[in-house]
Amino acid sequence: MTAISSSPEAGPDAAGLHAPVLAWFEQNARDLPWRRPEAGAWGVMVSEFMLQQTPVSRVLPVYEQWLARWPRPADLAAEAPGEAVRAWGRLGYPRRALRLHGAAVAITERHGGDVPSDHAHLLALPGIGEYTAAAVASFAYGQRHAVLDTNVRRVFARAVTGVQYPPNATTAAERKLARALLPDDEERAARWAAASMELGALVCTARGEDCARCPIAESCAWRLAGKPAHDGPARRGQTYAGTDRQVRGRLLAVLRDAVTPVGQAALDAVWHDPVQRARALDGLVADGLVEPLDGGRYQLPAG
DNA sequence: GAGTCGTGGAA
DNA sequence: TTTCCAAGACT
Repeated sequence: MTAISSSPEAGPDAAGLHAPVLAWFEQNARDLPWRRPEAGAWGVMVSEFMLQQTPVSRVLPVYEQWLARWPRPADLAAEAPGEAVRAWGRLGYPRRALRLHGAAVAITERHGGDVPSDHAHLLALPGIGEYTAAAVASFAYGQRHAVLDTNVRRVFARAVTGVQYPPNATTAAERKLARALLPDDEERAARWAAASMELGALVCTARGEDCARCPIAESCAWRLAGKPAHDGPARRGQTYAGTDRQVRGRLLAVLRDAVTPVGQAALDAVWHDPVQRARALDGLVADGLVEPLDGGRYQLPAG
């Protein structure tokens, strides 16, 4: 039990976190293009797809090109999925591009071309999970949702729970805490979601916290406990060199840069091991990221 | 629930 | 140089 729920008389802000974090956000929020009014729900949604496991700095240029080329969901839906994969460039996890295209198609078919505001409808779209559905509903439509991303989870773990890092997988206790901390007022809740996330991204980071700049350092449970080191199992680092992921990345890079279908020889050149190479290519085809043609040639999916 | 799925910059 | 990790989703 936390101090929040142990006080029956207390409201959701028993710890006094809202005011300082919201005031800090007012002064320190980054001016990101998807936060501007002209971005709209589609801009917010595109940014959320791109920001899944990819840093802001790398998303920015691709986001601008994407919105300029496909300003509405129907514009993207009218394109071949392979064009989405190509425009995705080197953001990584290219299945996100395929899913964003699929979401645009679904929005065009099921929602009249407008990004749905209903959480359940958002969740039903490809590539949108619990986090992204809440993020779009909150950031684009000002709704009251617990937006639990890695930044918020880390902030809550430290400020409230008093540990250095949150669990590897999101727990029911974290969801409960996030809901309990959500301001009652809808508009305030939406700003709180963005503010708590920004605090984790700029001040209370995984690399190292900057408590001198933190608006809630005085009440932070982890800091007050003397910043005990994380004790649980170490988060397993992902080795990348030599994996199928690396081979898939190289294969897809060749196809992205090619205007015409690519022959087997060009693909064979990217990796020495023919077994792993074939496995990676089969995986890309199975995922719908690559389309096999007659004569052993390949291209990005035409639709 | 653990594994899989890219990429590149900062420490 | 190596390691870490950045607004997750899906199976």
